[in-house]
Amino acid sequence: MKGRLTLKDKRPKYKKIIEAAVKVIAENGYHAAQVSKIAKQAGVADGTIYLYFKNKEDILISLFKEKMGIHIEKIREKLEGKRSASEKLYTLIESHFTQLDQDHDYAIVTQLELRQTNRELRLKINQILKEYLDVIDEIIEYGKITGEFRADLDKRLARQIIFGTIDEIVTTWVMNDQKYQLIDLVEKVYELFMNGFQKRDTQASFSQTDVTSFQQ
Amino acid sequence: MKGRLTLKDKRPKYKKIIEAAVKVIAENGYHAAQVSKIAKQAGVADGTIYLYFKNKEDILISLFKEKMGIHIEKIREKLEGKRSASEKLYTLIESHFTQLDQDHDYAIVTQLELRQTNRELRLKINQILKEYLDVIDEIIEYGKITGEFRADLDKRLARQIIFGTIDEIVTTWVMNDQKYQLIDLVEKVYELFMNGFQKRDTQASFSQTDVTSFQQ
Amino acid sequence: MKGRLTLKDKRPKYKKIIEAAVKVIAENGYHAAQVSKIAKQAGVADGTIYLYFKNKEDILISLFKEKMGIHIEKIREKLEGKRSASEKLYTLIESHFTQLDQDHDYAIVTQLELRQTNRELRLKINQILKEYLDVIDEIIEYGKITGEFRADLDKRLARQIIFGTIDEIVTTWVMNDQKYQLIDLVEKVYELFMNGFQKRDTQASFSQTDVTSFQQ
Amino acid sequence: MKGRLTLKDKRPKYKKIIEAAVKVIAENGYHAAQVSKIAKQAGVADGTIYLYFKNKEDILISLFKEKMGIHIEKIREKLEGKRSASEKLYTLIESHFTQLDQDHDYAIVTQLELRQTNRELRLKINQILKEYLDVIDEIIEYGKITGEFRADLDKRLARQIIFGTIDEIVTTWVMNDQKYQLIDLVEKVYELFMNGFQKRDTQASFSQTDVTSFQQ
DNA sequence: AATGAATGAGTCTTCATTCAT
DNA sequence: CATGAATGAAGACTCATTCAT
Repeated sequence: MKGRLTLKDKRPKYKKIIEAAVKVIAENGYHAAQVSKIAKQAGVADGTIYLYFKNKEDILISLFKEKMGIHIEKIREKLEGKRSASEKLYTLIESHFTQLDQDHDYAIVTQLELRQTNRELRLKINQILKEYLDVIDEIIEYGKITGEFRADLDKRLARQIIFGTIDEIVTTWVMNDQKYQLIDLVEKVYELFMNGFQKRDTQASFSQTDVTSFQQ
Repeated sequence: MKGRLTLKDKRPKYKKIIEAAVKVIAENGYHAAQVSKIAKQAGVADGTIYLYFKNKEDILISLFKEKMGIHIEKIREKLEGKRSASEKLYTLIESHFTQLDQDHDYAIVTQLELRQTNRELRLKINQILKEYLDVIDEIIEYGKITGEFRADLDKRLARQIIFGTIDEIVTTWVMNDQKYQLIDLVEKVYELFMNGFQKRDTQASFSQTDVTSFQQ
Repeated sequence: MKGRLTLKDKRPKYKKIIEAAVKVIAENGYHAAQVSKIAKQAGVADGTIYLYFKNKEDILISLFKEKMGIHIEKIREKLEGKRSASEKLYTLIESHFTQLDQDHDYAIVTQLELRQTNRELRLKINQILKEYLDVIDEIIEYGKITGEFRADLDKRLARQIIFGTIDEIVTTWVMNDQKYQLIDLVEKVYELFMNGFQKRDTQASFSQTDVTSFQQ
Repeated sequence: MKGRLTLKDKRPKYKKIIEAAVKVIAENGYHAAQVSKIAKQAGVADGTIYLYFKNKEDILISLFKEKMGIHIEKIREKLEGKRSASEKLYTLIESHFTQLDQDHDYAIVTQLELRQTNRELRLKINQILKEYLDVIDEIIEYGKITGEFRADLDKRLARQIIFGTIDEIVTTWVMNDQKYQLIDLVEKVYELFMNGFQKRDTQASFSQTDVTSFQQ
């Protein structure tokens, strides 16, 4: 297929540097992750970093943009197949947890290290995050259209509940040295969200079939 | 005498340094908040700082401990007067938002700057935060006892929803330069939480079976 | 065939690189004139520079040697036609000012940027300059032979006055952003030099007393 | 006496750093004169440099300003006692050469290293030099008033001859490793300047004998 | 002859902390 | 208790030069 080239196909050094950065930052923390350490881990010279990235901050931004881009792409693909907002919400939570469950180093970087940066950088990170928050918004909108969610549900607030909660859950998990499986929490989180968002008087139609049908 | 002495009663320099730190960090950001700047703002010599604090990190820890202590004390006082879990939950949200609404500098420090620190410091911050999370836990427990909240409500998850959400809301508010009033959001947030946590005695058609059926 | 080949005749890339260097150095200053910038301006690859020049210093040396060679050649041609030392001196000054008046970029390079180099390079530059100083020396010698200049005129000192003065004049002019015409100064400079160098057959009035009185 | 405190009286570290800088720069060249080397030579910590100087450039500027200030002060004192422009001119040349003769390291710094700097710095250096050029200008003006110098003498040109020449002489001397005594050149230089600047129609009494009589 | 991606050595500056007064 | 001058460790980034193609 001739889509956009992914990290794997082109710019091998770019990819290697990003992967090295994730590892070195996860292991040492952002401030102790010297450029020279990242270069060594990537198997390139210090100067080579600067052929691909403007500066150290740019590595972090690019790393997050790259990973988040892939993450969003995957989620959007999965969401397309789902016909109900509830299924979509379930898929989002599951994808979010799965991705971080599968890449512990990246989880550390995104939950802890990425935040140890100045306000300016945080704003750039937020811009990237915006696209993800849009996906959440779309699910909420969809749920209101299909009638699955209460018509008076505040979109921004619902989004903050969803993102705030799963982010807090992941951070707690990372802080606890990732001792348990994030993926095990999907069901409960989903259920609580649904409880809060659903129409109250019309919950008769949420048939057993509907619910189970989207379970893998 | 009424319990432990507060910031106001003793050690005027200690108090001045903490207040100076909040101001300087809020205005300059954590990394640009040099000890000398804090000393200048507090009207003391650089060296004096070290008579009251072990090191720069200790200022931050103490600042958070001090402020959070007062915050928790206030909340506990208010909560005592409330007889229902729902009232307690409402009071918690209201107190949380009110405190930060009233001290913008501290809001910046706690939501943005305090997080720009290394893992070690974050762990210490979490220990302090623990006491606040305990308050949340107690409300949840209480609600389950009174029957206001579902018996099968996962305490940790509920706490993460509550804290994750209000934290995300405050952060968004700070990032948006605190343009609106946090306090105006209390009602809606409270309702959504209640929606999710409440016993579903009016949820005739959403049978208990339905809900559990798709849990693993 | 007419002597050594000039810049115009052969090695077009060599010529292009030198001209590019003059332009880039004049516009950016010596230290901001990266080899890659010069290569880009010359329309060649970075590596190509090293097929024509040993290193960056060598570009500067070659540039100066090349330009100074042409300058000296022109002056010698003009001087051949002059029969008196005074005419020769006038011609030298005029040529010096004219050349720099006509190539502002080169004037900046030679008066300001070429001097921002280390001692070693300065010695090499002085070696090239030596040939030019020889031309001055020859004029002074000639003037002493024809009797136009005082027999006791110190050759080295006279040369230092001539070169030191015109160099200072050009530097001042460059520093003042070349706002005026150098060529307009030729007459006055020439006259002052002649005043100082000429035989004084009419110097009766400077009494012994005057001279000795201010010696310590 | 309670005049302004000189380098010797106050700020011993400031003075030590400047003297160390002169030595280290003279021995290593400006670009090889690392701040750490200067600090070591001065017997202070690297960071101490920055309590007294804004940055490395500022050391150079301050060094020149300090030394030039002292130099100008001395010259002005000596000039006050002189009643004729010729005496003043003689004194200026003598002072200039004497100062540099007595401090070879400073001579290297001022003639070679101070010039290895970018345009911006050169402009700052020129501002400091301006005060010295003013002294020269005053002598020329004075000579025109007393009638010692030609009324039509161009002030700027005369100043450029004086400064350009003595600067060129000193640079040549430094480049030749200061093998001879600068002070020995004073008489001849003075004589040549006078020759060029004097009124011509009144020079009847300046006999050849007169001129040579005060040469050593 | 020409390219240009890759290399890696080298240094100024900041700022938390100390300690003599 | 209080001061503030002095300390010194630590690292991102540039750019002249090389060499495989």
